[in-house]
Amino acid sequence: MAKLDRRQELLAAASRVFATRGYHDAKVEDIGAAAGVAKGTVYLYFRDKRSIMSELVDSLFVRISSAIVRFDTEGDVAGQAKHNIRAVLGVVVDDPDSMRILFDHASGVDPAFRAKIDSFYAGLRQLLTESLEDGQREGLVREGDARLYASFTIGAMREILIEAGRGPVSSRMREEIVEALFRVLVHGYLRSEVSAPTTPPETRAKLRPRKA
Amino acid sequence: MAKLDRRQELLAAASRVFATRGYHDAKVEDIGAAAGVAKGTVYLYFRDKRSIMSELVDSLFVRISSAIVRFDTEGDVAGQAKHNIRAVLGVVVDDPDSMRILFDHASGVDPAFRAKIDSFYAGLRQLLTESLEDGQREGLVREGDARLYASFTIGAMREILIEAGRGPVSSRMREEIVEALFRVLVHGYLRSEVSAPTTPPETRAKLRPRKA
Amino acid sequence: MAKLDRRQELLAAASRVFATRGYHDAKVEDIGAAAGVAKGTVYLYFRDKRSIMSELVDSLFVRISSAIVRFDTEGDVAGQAKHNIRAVLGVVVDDPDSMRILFDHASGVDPAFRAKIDSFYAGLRQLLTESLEDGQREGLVREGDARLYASFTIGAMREILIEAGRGPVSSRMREEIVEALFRVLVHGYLRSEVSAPTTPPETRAKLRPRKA
Amino acid sequence: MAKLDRRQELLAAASRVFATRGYHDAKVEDIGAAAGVAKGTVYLYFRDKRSIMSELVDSLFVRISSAIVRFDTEGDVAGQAKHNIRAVLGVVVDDPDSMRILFDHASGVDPAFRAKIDSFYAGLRQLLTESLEDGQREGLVREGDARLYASFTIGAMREILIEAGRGPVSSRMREEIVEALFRVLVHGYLRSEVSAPTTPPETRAKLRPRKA
DNA sequence: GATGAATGAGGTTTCATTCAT
DNA sequence: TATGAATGAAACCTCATTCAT
Repeated sequence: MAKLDRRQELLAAASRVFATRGYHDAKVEDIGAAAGVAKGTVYLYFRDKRSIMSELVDSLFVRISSAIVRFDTEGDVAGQAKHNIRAVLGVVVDDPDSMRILFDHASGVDPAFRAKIDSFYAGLRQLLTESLEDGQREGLVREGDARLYASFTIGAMREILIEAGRGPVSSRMREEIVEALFRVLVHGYLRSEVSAPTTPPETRAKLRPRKA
Repeated sequence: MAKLDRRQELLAAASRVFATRGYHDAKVEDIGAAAGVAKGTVYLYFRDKRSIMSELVDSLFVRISSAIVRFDTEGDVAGQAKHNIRAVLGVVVDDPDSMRILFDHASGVDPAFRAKIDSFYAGLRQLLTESLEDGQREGLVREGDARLYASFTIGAMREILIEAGRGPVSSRMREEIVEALFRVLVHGYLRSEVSAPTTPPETRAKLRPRKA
Repeated sequence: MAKLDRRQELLAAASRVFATRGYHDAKVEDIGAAAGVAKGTVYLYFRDKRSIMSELVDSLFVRISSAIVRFDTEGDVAGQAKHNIRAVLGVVVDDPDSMRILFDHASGVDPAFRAKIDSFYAGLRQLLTESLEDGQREGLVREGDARLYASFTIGAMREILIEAGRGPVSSRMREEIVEALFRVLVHGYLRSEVSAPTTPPETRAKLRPRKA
Repeated sequence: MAKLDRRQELLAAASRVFATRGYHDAKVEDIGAAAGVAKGTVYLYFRDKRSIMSELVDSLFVRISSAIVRFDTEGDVAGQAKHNIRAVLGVVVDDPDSMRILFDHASGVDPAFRAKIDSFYAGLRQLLTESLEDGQREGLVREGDARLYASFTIGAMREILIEAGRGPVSSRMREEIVEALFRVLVHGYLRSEVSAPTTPPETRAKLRPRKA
């Protein structure tokens, strides 16, 4: 088999195995087996286990970065926003395994543990989904997929909490975060008129791809 | 020292060590040392290493769940929403270590690796923040902390992508996700009138604390 | 068992195993087994396999260095020379295993190989011994243990050859070595009057132990 | 390329690589590379790695053995002695790599370790050289290259110690060794009149080359 | 013949867990 | 209770050797 093909096969296999088992639980032998070769062969293509993971992460970063297009206010901004969402979503759908390596809750721990953590999130989502469905019946929450709204909210909070958890949080900062998050839930942050741009065509710049 | 105190001390120590080093990199001896006892002593209070982590996760779940209050449409809904956001945020601020165990990107892998993955997210956030700041100058993005908007968006997408990545995604589903996410970014999902509810009192549910 | 005792035991065991099997062929598990403990225990006392060897070499160097006494021309020089020979010999006899690690022909290779190399030396010694015995019968070689003379000569040549082999050897250097070695075989290099020194006492230095 | 030439080239390459890296540290691939061929090719000429080394040792043994000439009491004995010394020295000078394989201190261990052991010997030699130079100033040691005397003595002792270390050494044996070694250092073992033989020609044996 | 991809036995090292003191 | 010495399973990685091309 051609050297580069084998390398790609190994990366694909590794991505599968890392996603399934987590980094630590994935044995180099498993990766080899998933690609149909012996342990030693893996080391003909990669310096060590870590460098395989490293390469997967780098590659994913490149794919996401290059999928994203910087906004051009002249063009159809709503379309561009959707394009970007769609593009990033596409990367995942095309390669869910790599994605999970980076995005999963608790990507490093072993399967039994991930189950526990996943159930933590599932519980949270269930709880919030029900709440939102109640809200929809009451007319307090917009129509739409409540489950999606829940994921959305949990993810947003999670990311913000990670950031918040890194350093000390004054009570003033805390209140600002609360207000900001609330406002987003109520109004979003993209202006509605964005979806129907009125700027004269001749002033618009060209759509340009993101520089890597 | 009283048995329960020592147990709590060990949990606190473990939380610190897990947050700093990640689950795998945290040695049982480190946990003991952080609590000022020897390795063997840890096993007098916990069956094994995993059960320490397990307990930390459970405890965090309980604390978050009980911080959240189900909506009561009778009351000040906006206030309740903010209360919940504030409550969850409070859990983190009070115990950032436990939080990081559950919420960090790549919680299980070793420090060198976390750095890499963190930089992945940092890169993403930087990219998006700049974009949003551009948008603010153009009047396309609402005033406010662009960095926060970025974290918010990344988190939301991350969570949704995790969900999407679990199974096959038809192109129809994909487009629905794109539309829904976009709509949320533009309008939020809480109705603006939520903050001043007008629904008749008799249809409102009672405020009840979350069952654990 | 006391920690230091175990450490000494492990060093002794390692010395035995290294001497028997050679450095590479000696498995850490063998060393443990020779000391009656498991593999892992070895690592409680030494960072790694190499540091065990390193410590053995250092210790031997110290023992030999401190056994040697610098000459003092005041005293009985012959006695001092013999003392030093005796002292170094004593170190070996006391700890033949450590000694072999440093002194053996081909100390690193595996047993089968050492057998071959040893037979090389044995062949050489046999050859020379017979020659010298012939010489004794002819009156060309002094009375005494011919086998010892042979070992003596082979060792001397080996050491000199190692030195010579390190760099380029001009034909002039070569001839000097030949002459010098020959002269030593004929006259030795210690003056015979050494054994009964006559130098005036006031010019003699003090006997001082070797500095480590 | 002719089969035998390639074989010779490989032996030469192996000798270089073994001498530089030591037996264990020398990879078969290195040997191939040093000869300008691929790893697999080495196995077309040699059964395995060990047999390459084995052949080098055998070849060296043959070369040394055949360089040596048995003494003939009729001839110029001093000249013959020098001839033999010169011959063995010549083998080394012609092929220092092979020589080092057999003669080096600690030939099997890795480079870092050899450095340590070499410094052990260097230390010993330095110590002894200085001592002998002192002796020369005092008139106790014959004129000449003190460094050479030192190498000579260390080598001689080393060889004798190896022998001694193989079995138990009674205190009687020990004293005999001390006396013998001392005597050699003082008088050498070749009779001085050897250099000017007076035995009647008719009693002399024929000069015959050593049988391999 | 020549190559170099593939193999997998085998070695070093780590560390969760046990248990005698 | 507390300790920490001891254990040994398990994982990473190397490299001599094979063999299809």
